[in-house]
Amino acid sequence: MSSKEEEKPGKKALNFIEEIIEEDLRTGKNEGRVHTRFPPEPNGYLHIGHAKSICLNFGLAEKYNGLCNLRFDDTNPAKEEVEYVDSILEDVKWLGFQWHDKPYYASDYFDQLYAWAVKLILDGKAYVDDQTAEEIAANRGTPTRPGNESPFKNRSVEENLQLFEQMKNGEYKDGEKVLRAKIDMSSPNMHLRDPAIYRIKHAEHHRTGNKWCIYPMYDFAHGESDYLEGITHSVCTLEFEVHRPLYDWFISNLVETEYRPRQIEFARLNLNYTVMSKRKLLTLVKEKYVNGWDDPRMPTISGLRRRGFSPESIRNFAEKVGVAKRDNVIDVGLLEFCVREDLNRKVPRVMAVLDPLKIVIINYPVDQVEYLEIENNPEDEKMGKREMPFSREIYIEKADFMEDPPKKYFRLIPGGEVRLKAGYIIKCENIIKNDAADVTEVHCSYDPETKSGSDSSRKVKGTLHWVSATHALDAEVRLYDRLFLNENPDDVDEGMDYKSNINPESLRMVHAKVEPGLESAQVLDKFQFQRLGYFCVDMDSKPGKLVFNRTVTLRDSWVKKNP
RNA sequence: UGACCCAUGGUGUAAUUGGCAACACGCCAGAUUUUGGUUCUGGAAUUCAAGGUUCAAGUCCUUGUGGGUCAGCCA
Repeated sequence: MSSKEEEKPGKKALNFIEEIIEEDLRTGKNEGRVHTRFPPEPNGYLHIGHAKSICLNFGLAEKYNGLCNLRFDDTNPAKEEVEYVDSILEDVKWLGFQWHDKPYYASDYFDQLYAWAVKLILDGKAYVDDQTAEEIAANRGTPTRPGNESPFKNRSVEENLQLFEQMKNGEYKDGEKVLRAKIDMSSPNMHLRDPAIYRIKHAEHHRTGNKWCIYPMYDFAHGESDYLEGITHSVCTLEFEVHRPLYDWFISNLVETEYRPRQIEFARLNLNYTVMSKRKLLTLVKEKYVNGWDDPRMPTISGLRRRGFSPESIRNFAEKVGVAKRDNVIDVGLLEFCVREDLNRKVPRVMAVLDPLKIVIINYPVDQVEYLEIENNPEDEKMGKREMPFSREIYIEKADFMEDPPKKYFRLIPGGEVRLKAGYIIKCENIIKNDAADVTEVHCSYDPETKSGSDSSRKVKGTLHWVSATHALDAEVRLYDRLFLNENPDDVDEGMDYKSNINPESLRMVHAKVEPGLESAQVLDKFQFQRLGYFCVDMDSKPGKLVFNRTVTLRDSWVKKNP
């Protein structure tokens, strides 16, 4: 080992947010407190991109002995539902994070926010505008041209106060009036051109019911909520970078303390072969391209959970993708690597045949059954052993027999030998075909001297998985593939959209034969189907009617070379 | 002809803050293997461009180029 390596014992590089935090800690900012928050809007299910943000925010709090709030950003009753609140709570918990205290809600601050809006009016920093949404948009100008002042900008404080009160009391219809901050219509930053802070919405809110018919806008609610909760580092995605001056403006004009939460932006996660926007995911659900938010093909946390991903694998993935400010597209291969890595050492191996071909062992006694001992996980001796019934008729994969094999194919071929995992070496003696010349059965002989564990010196190149035909259980297995054909689902021809890129074969169902020990498998139990991949018991599974989802295949250097 | 942000192997992220460009995934080759898995060994592949400062630039300066965000009464 070089001296250089000894100097830095495994010290991991900091990401830019950790650097900011450590600098704040060094200078004694916020009395050394670190308090983050994860602020989802309950208008959809959480996805893997949110998982990155959850891991970041909760991880930062953990690392610096701080706190992390879970706060629902529920300021738009038109889009928000308790179903989403419940799923978010469940997903964050499942990922393994503990929020500080209790779930927080921006809606808990509606009274305070209203009072602050009144304060802005009193200070001459906000006004009620009667213009329509279209007029306001037209007068906002463009990024390269300044906007025009609203004709209502110079109303008196008294009039504004009265109008705002009337808005609150329900005297106007949706869109009739809006409260705007008085900032700068010619600012090069569009967000500073008198942004709306309160709008009228006669809608029932999932928590405040019909108490309010006016609701604060995101910009007015978010930073203030951070302030009220004592957040020190308010981490959000890049598109809010332009909002930061407004975030700071509100707090500066509302309170006089020295304490200020600081907004920091990072690049959101993008994954290839999938979509991540809530709007698109909602469409896939609503238009039935998938079977719900938790469809195992969805990049949602609930979808990944049902697919068989472990929380650890997702947290590890979030760690591996890193945190920075440049746009990125992560290869799903990395996500797949993370599950395999985790499941490889944790889950038991089991035998399942997805596409059965019957093998008759012609020199094996007709009614004999013997129980073969097999390890549950070669990576972990502590996981023990189990017994599997072996008999005269067994199933192997159709793909494990070829009459006319390519070079380097070392599975079963006419006259050839293979080992049955944990069992005997068998030799192909005879092939049975139907009228269509399909192979329907293969007759083999076995060598009783080669039982697994005996010190037979015979070696064969191939080892196959198998199940005893009379003992095997039937199971439905759902084989998933990527939801989209194109690496970038939005890469489409004129007039088409991402839906035209959906992979028609993203779900394939097969009837499999699995080893009898699987009878008692419970929903969400995970296994490695020997030589095939990792599988998970689906929630549709019932005693007597097993259903498995394929989480991911094993790496396969054979198909890679022989596509 | 605006403001702001970003640019390092195929992908993502580092580089002790001006000192030998590395880590992970992927890819290729080999070894091991009763999973064509796992594990192990080796290999190919990187600083957007041009100038400047400096003994020394991925890092600092200038000018370009390319990409992204912003014109909801969404978040």
